[in-house]
Amino acid sequence: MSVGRTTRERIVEKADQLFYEQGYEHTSFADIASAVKISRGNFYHHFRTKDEILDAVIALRLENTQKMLERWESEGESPADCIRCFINILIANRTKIMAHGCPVGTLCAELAKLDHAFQAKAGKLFTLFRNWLSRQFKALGREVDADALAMHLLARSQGVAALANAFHDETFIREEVAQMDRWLAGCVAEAA
Amino acid sequence: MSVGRTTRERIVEKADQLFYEQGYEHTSFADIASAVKISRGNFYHHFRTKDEILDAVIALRLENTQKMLERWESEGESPADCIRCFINILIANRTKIMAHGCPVGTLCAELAKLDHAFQAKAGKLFTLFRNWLSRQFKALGREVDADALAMHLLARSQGVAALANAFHDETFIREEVAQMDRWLAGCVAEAA
DNA sequence: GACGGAATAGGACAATCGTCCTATTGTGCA
DNA sequence: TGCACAATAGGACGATTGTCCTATTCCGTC
Repeated sequence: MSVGRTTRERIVEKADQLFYEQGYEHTSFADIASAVKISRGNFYHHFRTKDEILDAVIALRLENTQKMLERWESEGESPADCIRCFINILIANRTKIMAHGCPVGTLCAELAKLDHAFQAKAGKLFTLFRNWLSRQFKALGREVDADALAMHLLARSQGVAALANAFHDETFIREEVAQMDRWLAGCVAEAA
Repeated sequence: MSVGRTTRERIVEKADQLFYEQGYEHTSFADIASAVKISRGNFYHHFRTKDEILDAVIALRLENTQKMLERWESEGESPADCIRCFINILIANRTKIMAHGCPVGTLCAELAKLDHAFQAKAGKLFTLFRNWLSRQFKALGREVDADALAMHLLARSQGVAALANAFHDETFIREEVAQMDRWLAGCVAEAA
């Protein structure tokens, strides 16, 4: 895993991982360089400031998220299936979520604390999910309140990730996911 | 505001505020000392390590939270009223939440990233809310699933805080709060 | 009024931070 | 082969970090 082709790609992938596990500010140039097994001088050749790495990491996450959403859409047979894919990432990534929270939510929260210029860029990760979910709910027949439903589901999963991280409770995740599935079924029924 | 009696109290209050606004790691000894208008030497006389300040801040938050919950319980006429008080902090603190997120959630998330020894201590803040909410739901007649309902509501409010912070959207907060109120009414009806 | 400890101030410490510079090596193109 | 440039290494920089030390001031108690 994480054996990118170019050195630059390997840096971004490691930075992505470390930013997720340790946070942006708590991860230093030295941390990333030693993880990629290159010198700091070499590192500086690829990224001149820490903001540049953050920018590349956010871009990578946007790209990967976009791909994931497209995959869900091509695999899922119905809009409801697609939404279920979203709900299920809580279970698929439960171990990492319990250890480090949601990658999107924790990054946005940290950048907000730092009052960082890239808050908006990181926020686009949320927007990606939001618009995609909104599209699914529209396809489901909920044109009027699609965006509200998308935001609601997004918030639910954020909350579950936050508490799962704080309590390290896998059962709680599964219960809430089951509840979200029932909620979704209710949405489908209402639309029909 | 924040004009504590002793110097130690003033330090803890300012640290509490700065940890919330800027995050724990991003707040330095110098930040707090200059905010309290004392020298770093004096600061060190009261707190020898950063962990000691964090410990005091968490203790202060636990104390204030406990008081707030007791106040809600004495003011609210019914368990449902008490739970509504909890839901309404999202609106009462909306400005700060949109700027810095939930004080409890963001602290726990940050300490998880740092793999900090006080993760469990900060988690007690969540436990305080959890047990209190659980008690309210029990008093409401939901003995069996009281804890699950408490966790569910806690997660909902965490998710709303996270997204409100990311999107700086006050309307979203109000919509979700209204929705939680309806959900609570449904809980009450189910119990009867 | 004298004394002792708390409170305060200011500076020093090593370590680490992000950043930058220079020197060397590797590599594709003329 | 020779040359230009990317890639890499290693060190140096000023600033900031948490921590610690010493000197001075304040204040309650004998």
